[in-house]
Amino acid sequence: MPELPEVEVVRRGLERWVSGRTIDAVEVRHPRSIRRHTAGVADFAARLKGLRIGAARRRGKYLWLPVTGGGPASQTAAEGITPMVTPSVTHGLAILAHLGMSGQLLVQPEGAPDEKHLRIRLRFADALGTELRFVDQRTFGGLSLHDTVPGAADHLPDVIAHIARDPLDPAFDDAAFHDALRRRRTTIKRALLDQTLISGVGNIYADEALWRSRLHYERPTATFTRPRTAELLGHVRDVMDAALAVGGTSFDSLYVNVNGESGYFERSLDAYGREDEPCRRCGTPIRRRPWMNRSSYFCPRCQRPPRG
DNA sequence: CTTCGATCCTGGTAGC
DNA sequence: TGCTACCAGGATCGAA
Repeated sequence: MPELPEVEVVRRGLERWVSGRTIDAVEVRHPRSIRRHTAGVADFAARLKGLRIGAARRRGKYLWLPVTGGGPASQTAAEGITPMVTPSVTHGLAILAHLGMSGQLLVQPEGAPDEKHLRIRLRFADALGTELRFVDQRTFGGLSLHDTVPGAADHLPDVIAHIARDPLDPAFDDAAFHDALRRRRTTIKRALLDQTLISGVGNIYADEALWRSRLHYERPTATFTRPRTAELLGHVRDVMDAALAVGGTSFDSLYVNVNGESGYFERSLDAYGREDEPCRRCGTPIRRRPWMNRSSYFCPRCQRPPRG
């Protein structure tokens, strides 16, 4: 499933194959794949027509494409409400994407056979002969259209302003993250998956970073010292960089694939999915424990549970 | 305010 | 063989 490294690979693919192009038509094959658009899928499609796509952006697991050429995304007209004030500043607009668990963004030749789970198709007003497809088996992901935060240089969509910066973002604040950990009354894996504290980390990379740090997933965050937080962040970055290095080698093709690269990195995982296989440090069989309706993988010897 | 569990979804597979 | 149960899990929402 796509976490930060896989999403970054997709972002690079979009930058290479989609940015700069103008949308000609949008075909919505499954309404659930359009999120938070109360005016409906027809309105979504109509608003996108004629917009030009800018530089592809990412924060954590979210991707967005700033677009220009249209009006504000607010749906007051569709709801029959007259705006009290006409905004004097220009609204930015962006197409926001989340891949969920099974989403893919594919750049395909026009006329290529439809994928079984094709949900949305974007055609472009040029002669390049390719189109953008959102394919998603489980429909946990989707696209949406939003105003951007006024003045934000990255055109951040307003609805993800609460998502924390990710650990590969140069503006990520390590000291602030440590302070937030100390304030929380929770455990470390919950904190790593809390996208308002640190974004881009999912179940796989959380388990991998904790294994590298020799930390049990239930260690209380309030016990963390500055060096321990620094070491953990270092391992989070290392494991993501390693995955990105593998996935990033294959993106420069027409086919922007999520599943392809994560399959490569799967062979390098030390904890996730390795139940009963020997720990690569000490040989003790890796354990799997039910946790939050999913699983945690850890080495019972290297990653001792906290007292109590 | 923080914390935590239920919910959404479908294909693959284990078990009977 | 055909059926049921379960598993994968990110983000959101509402309850405590």
